[in-house]
Amino acid sequence: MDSFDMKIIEVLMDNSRIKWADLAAQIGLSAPAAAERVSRLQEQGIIKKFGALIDADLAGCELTAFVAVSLARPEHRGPFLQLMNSLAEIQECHHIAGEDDYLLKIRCRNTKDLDRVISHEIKGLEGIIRTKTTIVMDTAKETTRLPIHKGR
Amino acid sequence: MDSFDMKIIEVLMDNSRIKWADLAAQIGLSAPAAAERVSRLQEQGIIKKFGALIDADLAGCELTAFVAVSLARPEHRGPFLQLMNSLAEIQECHHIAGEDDYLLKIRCRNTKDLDRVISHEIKGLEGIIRTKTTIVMDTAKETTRLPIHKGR
DNA sequence: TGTGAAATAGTTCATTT
DNA sequence: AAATGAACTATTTCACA
Repeated sequence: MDSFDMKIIEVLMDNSRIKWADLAAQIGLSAPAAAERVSRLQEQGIIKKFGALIDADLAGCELTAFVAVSLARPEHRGPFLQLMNSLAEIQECHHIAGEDDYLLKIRCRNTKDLDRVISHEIKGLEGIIRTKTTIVMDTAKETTRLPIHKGR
Repeated sequence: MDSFDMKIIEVLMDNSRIKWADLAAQIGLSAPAAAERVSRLQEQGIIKKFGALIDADLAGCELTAFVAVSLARPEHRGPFLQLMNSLAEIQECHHIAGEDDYLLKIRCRNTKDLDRVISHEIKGLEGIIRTKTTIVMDTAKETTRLPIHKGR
């Protein structure tokens, strides 16, 4: 990943529908050269996908919560992760260091909906020792941008 | 937001570089009609932006952490939020209910880099009572998809 | 709001440097 | 690896429903 690729990523993180000619002009390359670099970045997996970022509130997801989960034993992980992947409300699932095992980011309609996800879906599984829920009252910043480094 | 808009959002969340003609075919509309609906969704703020999703690890951000922050008094919020917005490493900043005031999602290069952000940048501010850091060891799921409801 | 056709604009590919 | 230009596609605009 050279400095052209870094510039391409910078631009595409903010505007993935840009025309190749315009992207090329911004980075100082011809359109075909820019287009080829973008496909290469996709093949390498550096660009995972191009997606629309939707306003959660306006799309009817007015509640955001973080839920820490503790599992009884390692063999409960498989079914737990399978459930996480199947639930649309689970936006993120991180295996964490510390007191608890997993930290989830959940987006749903309202508190009743959150109760369904936590009390029925998640706690319905075997091996869930406890959950600790943190309600988000306001989101001051939320971005998919990353500080891009030289990579590998 | 009618059912055409919901389908459009569904498709665009996964592939924002789709040709309008192909999007139109998927939802059963003509290309100009689809393109017009997309601009309307952007004007309404439902589509916030089109962006590339970058693999954090491959882009050199190998460390993810969640940091809970407590502020001494409400007047410390302004400078704190200003700092959050200025730091590229802060991907998310949520005002939360409970023991702490804010929950941050931080993406950076390594533990040394995290130390710089927390110990120097954040704790360098006045009014920071304490921070509690949770290191992410593995991310099992991370998506920008949302369960789309009827909206408003 | 939607459609279809014409005009405009962008992308891709073969070739050259 | 990248630029160029021609052939091929896609998008946008506009008249009309």
